[in-house]
This record gives sequence, structure tokens and C-alpha cells, in this order.
Amino acid sequence: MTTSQSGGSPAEPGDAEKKLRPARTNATKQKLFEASMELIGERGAAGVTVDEIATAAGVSKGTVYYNFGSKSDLIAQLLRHGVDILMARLLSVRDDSADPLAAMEEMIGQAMDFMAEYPSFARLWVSENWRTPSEWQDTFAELRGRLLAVIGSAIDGVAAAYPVDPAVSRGSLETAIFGACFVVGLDRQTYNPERTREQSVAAIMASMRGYVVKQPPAQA
Amino acid sequence: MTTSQSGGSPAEPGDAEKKLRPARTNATKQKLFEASMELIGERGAAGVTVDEIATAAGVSKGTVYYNFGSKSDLIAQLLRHGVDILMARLLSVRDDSADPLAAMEEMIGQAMDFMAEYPSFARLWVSENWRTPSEWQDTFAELRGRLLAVIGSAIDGVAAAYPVDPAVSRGSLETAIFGACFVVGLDRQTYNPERTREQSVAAIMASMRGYVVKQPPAQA
DNA sequence: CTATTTGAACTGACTGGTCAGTTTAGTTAG
DNA sequence: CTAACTAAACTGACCAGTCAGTTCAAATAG
Repeated sequence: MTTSQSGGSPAEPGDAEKKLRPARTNATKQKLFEASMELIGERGAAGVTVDEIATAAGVSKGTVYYNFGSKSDLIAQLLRHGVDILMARLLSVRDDSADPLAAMEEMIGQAMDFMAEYPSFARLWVSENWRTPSEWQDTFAELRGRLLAVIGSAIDGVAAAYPVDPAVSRGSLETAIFGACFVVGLDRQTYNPERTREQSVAAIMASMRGYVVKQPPAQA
Repeated sequence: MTTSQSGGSPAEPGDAEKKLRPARTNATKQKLFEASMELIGERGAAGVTVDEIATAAGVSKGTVYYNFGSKSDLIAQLLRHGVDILMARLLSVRDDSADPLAAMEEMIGQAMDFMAEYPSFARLWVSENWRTPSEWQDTFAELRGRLLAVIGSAIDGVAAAYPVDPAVSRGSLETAIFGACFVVGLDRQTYNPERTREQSVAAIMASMRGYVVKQPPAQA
């Protein structure tokens, strides 16, 4: 593990406040996030060099190591950055308790929009998420938990308003929907660009509709 | 007995056809497949060296290049090898037309078993499948098509026997189920080993149950 | 039955190149 | 004035692919 060399290095591990940072640093970090998300999404974390990232961001290699301690750190922060964006979108769905199924549908729609807008992040996620001894194992576990919690509470909303199939565990359903969002989003980008957002949402929503049991609307 | 190993001759790039199957070579290839599936699944195609693969297979590096022309070739053949196994399992499900939904369920169960038995293949697949300019782009497109066709025909079976939601396109549903199998299978391995096979199958089957419209069972 | 030959399968040291990370001395911008 | 950044050289490790040489089982010859 290499440590920051000259005194007062701004890239400390204990980062809590981004707002106190000078504007220049934030702009640089932003450019580095964008460039590395693109490159790493295309060729994988191991397939991209720090020099390439620096060049693509219009920045020198030293700047990468000044802002992030290492390539590994850069990627860990990149993962958090992307999840922050996705979480914000998911949480933007008003938990309009009038119809939990509609809320769920809008959330899936938000996820599809995110996948369309940041396909490289989605690729990065699926590429590295399930590697067993990975440098980002803990980061993934935490971020995955945060995302699943949001989906889980939306499922709970549905389960509270409709009679649902008890044979389907909430956890497995969370995972299936979460995974389907990534895969359907990526497949649309890579293999089926003609597929509409609505078709994709409808396919994923099928699992929610199958979750609520087929009865005339009855109270739980 | 695999039939279609296109260009699988263990000699020069400008190879002449060689029907002869030396037992030694096949055993070596098998060992190389097993070793590379494991290593590449764990650390990614770019993260594994040919030396490591050779060592893990108990073979020298030269042997890898003798049997496969390049690292890239090895991986391409590895992908075909894995898909052959998965396809065989999916096709082993008797198209017992008595209940297409039950056939579908068994197919998903077979897929879950495959993911549990070859998690490294599943990781390799999701890691490399959606990379945009990839050496294995064509290989993936072909193999993906073959797998989706099998799932698609199972969906057709259901659609022929039950009234289904016309808002859900077959293609999107194929993708969602296919993707969910990989993701749920991998998640079970990595994050939720306590989840049972049945729970996982039930979660994925929810999308099929949501696909058939909620009416009293109508005959085809 | 033994000796020799053949060649496919295999070996592993070696090459030429790449890359993460470091260092330093100087420049820019807030 | 100083934090942020640049540019370029450097290091130590690592790696894909190569190739001259070795092994050995089967074919052939004596």
C-alpha cells in the first residue's frame, strides 16, 4: 500500500466532505470519473491503464495519483459515484402510496433510464460485482445492500397493498428484479437497440405482477 | 460427444483438417478448460496470465499455445464449451406439453443448477458479454442467440397454452428471464448462499406467472 | 523379440514490450 | 502564497507469445 508522499495530500482516505474541496479539484475528479467510467466500462478495470484514463480526461498522470491514491482507489470512488446517481433517481420516485405497483413501475423505469444513460457504469458493475476475491468486495457488498434496500421497500409496499405469493421470498425477488434491470438495460444497449423503454419495463414488471396472487382485489 | 468444435485442430494456425483425436490432447484441453474457467471466472480474462492457467492445469505454457493459438482463442473455445454444457441441460427438459409452465420451471431449475455448478463460467459470461468492442463479440452474439432461442421456445409453449399479456414482448421477457437466471445464480453463490434452489426458481418464475393473464385457466 | 525411427505433444527459458506507481522540478490558478 | 496540477523520466514487476530442444508411444525394420 503506497502512502501519499508530500505533506498535506488532499487525497486522504478519510474523505467525508466533498463540498469543502476547491472547485478545481472537483472539476478534475468529475472529468476523471467520466473518462474512467467510459473506458473501464468498455474494456474492464484490468484492461485500462492509468495513462489512458489521464489522457482521456485531459489531465496528467500525476494528477490521477494526486487526487486518488491509486488506480484501485479511483475505481472504488467511481463505484460510489455511480451508485449515488442511481440511488438519487430511485429515491426520486415519490412513495405515492396510492398505488405501490405504479411506484414500482416508475422505479424500474428510472433504473432503465439510468442504464441507458450510464451503460458503462452498468458494465463495470456486472463485470466486477461477483468476483470472489476482489479489491472492491466490501465496497460492492455495501453498495449492493443500499440499492437492494430501496427495491426491497418498494416490494414491501406492494406486499402491504396486495395479497402476494408467500412462496416467493422478498430477498430472491429483490435480486431477480435488480439483476433483470441491469441485464435488460445492457442487452438493450448492446443487442437490441430497437427495444423500447416501455417494453423493457413491462418485461421486468411481469415478475411483480406474478408476485401478487391472482385474485379479484381483496384486502390483505 | 461434442459435434461442432469448429477448427479445433491442435496444430498450426494454417491447420489442415485433422480428424484424428489423440486422447492425450483431449485430456489436456479438458484440464485447460477447467483451470481457465476457474481462474478467469475469479479474476477476469485480462486478470489471468497464460502462465497461471498452464500451471493450474499442470501443463507448460507452451502446451497452451500448442493446443490453442492464443489466449483469445482459448477463451473463445472456453465460452463454446460452457454453452454446450448449459444447452445440453436446458434441452434435457422434456418438452412435456402437458404443462408448459412446469416445463419452464424445470428449465429454470436446470439453469440454476448449472450456475451453482459452474459459477466461474457464469462470472466469465457476465463479465465479458456486454463489452462493446470485444474480441469475442461475434462468439457472444452467436451463443447468446442459441440460448435465447431455447428459452424463447419455452415461452412460446406457455403462450400457446395460456392467455398472455400482449404488452409483454417475447424478446424482452426472454432477456429478463435469461439475465435473471445468471444474476440470481451468481448472487446466491456470492452473497446469499443460504438461499435455496426453490426460492430462486420461484422468484424467476414470478415473471412467467405475471406474463400469463389473470383469468381462470382457459384451455388452448 | 529387439533396435531404430518418426512426429505429435510437450517443455520452459527467453524476448520485446507494457504498465502501475514514484519522483522531482517547475507551472498555474484561486 | 499555496494547493492543484504538469511533464517527463524512472523502476521494478509482469506478461503474451516464441522457439529450440525433449519425451515417448507407436510404427517400422532387422
